[in-house]
Amino acid sequence: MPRQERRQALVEVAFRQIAERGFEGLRTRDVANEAGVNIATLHYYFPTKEALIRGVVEHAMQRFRSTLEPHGSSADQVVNHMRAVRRLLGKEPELGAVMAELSLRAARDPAIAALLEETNLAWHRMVSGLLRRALRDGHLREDLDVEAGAALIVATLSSMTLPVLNRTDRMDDALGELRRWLGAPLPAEPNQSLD
Amino acid sequence: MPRQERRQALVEVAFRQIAERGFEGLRTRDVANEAGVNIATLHYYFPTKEALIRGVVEHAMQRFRSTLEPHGSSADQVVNHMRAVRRLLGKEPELGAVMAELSLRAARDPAIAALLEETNLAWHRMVSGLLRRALRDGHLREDLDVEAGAALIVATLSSMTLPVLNRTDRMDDALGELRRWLGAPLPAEPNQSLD
Amino acid sequence: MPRQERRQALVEVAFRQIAERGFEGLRTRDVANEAGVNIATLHYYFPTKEALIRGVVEHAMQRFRSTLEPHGSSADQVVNHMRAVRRLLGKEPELGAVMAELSLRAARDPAIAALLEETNLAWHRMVSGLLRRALRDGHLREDLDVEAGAALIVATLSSMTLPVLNRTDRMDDALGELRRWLGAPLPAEPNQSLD
Amino acid sequence: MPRQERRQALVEVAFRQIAERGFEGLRTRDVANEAGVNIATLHYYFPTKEALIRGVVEHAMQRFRSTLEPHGSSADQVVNHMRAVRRLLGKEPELGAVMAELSLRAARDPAIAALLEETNLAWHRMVSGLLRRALRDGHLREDLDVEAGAALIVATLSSMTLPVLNRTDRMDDALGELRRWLGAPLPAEPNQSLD
DNA sequence: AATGAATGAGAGTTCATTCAT
DNA sequence: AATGAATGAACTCTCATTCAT
Repeated sequence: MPRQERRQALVEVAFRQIAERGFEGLRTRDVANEAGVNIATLHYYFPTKEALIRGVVEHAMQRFRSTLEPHGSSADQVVNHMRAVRRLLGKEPELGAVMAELSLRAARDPAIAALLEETNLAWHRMVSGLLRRALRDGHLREDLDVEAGAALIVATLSSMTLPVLNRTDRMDDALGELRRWLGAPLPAEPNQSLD
Repeated sequence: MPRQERRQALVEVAFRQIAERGFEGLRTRDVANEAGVNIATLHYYFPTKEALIRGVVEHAMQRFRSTLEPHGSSADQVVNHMRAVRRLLGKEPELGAVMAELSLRAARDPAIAALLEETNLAWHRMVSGLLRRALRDGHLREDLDVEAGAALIVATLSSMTLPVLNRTDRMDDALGELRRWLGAPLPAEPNQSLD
Repeated sequence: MPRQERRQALVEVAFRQIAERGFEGLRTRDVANEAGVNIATLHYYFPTKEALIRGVVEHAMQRFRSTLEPHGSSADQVVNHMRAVRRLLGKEPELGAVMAELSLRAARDPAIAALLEETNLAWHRMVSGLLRRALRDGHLREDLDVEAGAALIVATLSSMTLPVLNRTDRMDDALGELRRWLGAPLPAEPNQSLD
Repeated sequence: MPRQERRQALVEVAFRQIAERGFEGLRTRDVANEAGVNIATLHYYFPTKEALIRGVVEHAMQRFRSTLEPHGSSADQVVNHMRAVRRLLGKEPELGAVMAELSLRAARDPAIAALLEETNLAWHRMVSGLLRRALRDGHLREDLDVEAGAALIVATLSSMTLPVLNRTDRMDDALGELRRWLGAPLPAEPNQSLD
């Protein structure tokens, strides 16, 4: 199998394992088995377990960033974004689980911390950009503090990565309230779960 | 040393270890050493590692619940509560780290899930109770959805347990915005970080 | 089994393994098996393989040094010493093999180099001391260079640790010639192999 | 690259690796890398690691034998030979290291033992030949035992292959004493280190 | 109540070797 | 003639757990 394909396959298996069992339960042998290769083959592609984990981190970051692109009119983009992230985390809870695992690991691993902060900063900037534009176009409450609002949105959305602590059903209420607080209109394509 | 005291000492060491290194890095031997006893002694008090972890869970839950008691007038209680939790997580980041670790582990461990859900439910009820009373007393925006507001507050506060993903500095802005959105007054004892 | 006894037992097994198979063939599992304990038990006494090897080095040094004590009158001590070392290496070829292995390893391991040099220096000093006394007492050729003679004796004896390269049968001739060169008398207890 | 050249290149790399790290540290992959070829290519030329080692043994034997040719008058040949070997081992310690490694391995590998014994025998014969001729020509002490003398010379010289155990500085003294013992004159080209 | 000694199971990693291309 | 990919077997080391004392 071509080099990049096999690497990718191994990373995806490891990603899923972390989502299911946490870093605590990540075993290189299991990853190799599930990918259908010998453990020595895994080490042929990733010299150490840490190298494999770095691969997973990059994979997760890229997967998350790819959902950050805004859609719709400036009036709808903010709500569309909240909706998109909520959908993503609802449909692919693995991604949320891995992001939360990485967040915890970041406290002990500066390399992960750096990557995570970078991603997080990009996210925050994107959201505050959306808020600023919508505010300028008169779609939001006039007295809104853009930075604080972005922080609130990012915090609320990222809290969804913690299972149990924040159940999805309640989160829909919270996001609806958040929308109302923004003074934002319901987007064209209605979505009950946001209101 | 009396039985309960020794148990408590072991649990506290384990609690700290989890905060520092995650479940991933929890070693019974390290716990025993740091508590100044033999590994076999640890197993005398906690037959298995899981038993020790259950002890930690109970310890964490109790430690968290003890900060939930409301203070001040009905007008201030909501903001005081947000402030109290933010302070707690700022001053004792260990507790937040352990809560997040437990939250992730809950996805694989029904026993932890149950305990966590119970605590979370209690928290949510407490916050919605505060909101309801403050609303009745005319301290909040009249059109506030109590349940949704409570969910939003709990989500925002609990997102602070994820290091890096949500930096404390930004969170202060977010909490200030949250307060303004509630239409709540600043409590008597002023606190810049909440506005 | 008491701590020191078990440590000693493990070291002795490792010593024998090195003699038989070289460092190349030293396996912690084999050492543990032959000592009748689990591999984890070996690591209970010696945290790493290197620690075990250090134990072997000390054991070998001590075992060698214990044969360095001189015996007999000043006239006989030199020849008695050569005879004693030759006998030791003939009877316990393991010790010679391990010494040679250590000598090679010393080129890569400063810790071993230091220990070996120390032992070697002690040996050289002892031999030159014997030569000096015998010379003073008129038992040797008058024009003997004590230091050079000691170096020659030590070199010849230590060459016996290299199997094949120097077969024992030829070495007896060489040692006999060495004795004659020294002008030393045959010791009371006659020994054909030295003359 | 021509077949024989590539084989030779691989053998030389392996030779150097053994000198530097011992058999203990010989890795076919490292040899291949340092020779600039793929590991599979190495196995194309040497089907097994053992085959490569046999190549190294032959290489070492040949390299050593090529220094055995006597030079100078019959009076000087013995001392010239000692000098030549001492120089060789001083200038190319690799060769000594590999010879010692092989000597130890010979105890476990009959094939190596045979080759080494053959070389050793040739060496011994050559030295005793030199001694016999010099004795006949009246250049040496008349009562010299030729065989024993040869054994002593070979032993002393070969002890130089053991690093640390016999430091080169002391060996010069020993060789000088050896020369005096033989009653041999200093060769025309004076060399302080031998006297 | 407490411990030193011991272990089974399994972790990550290494390495000589093979094979299709 | 040469290689990238793959592997089985084995290696050192770790860890929760047990047990006699």
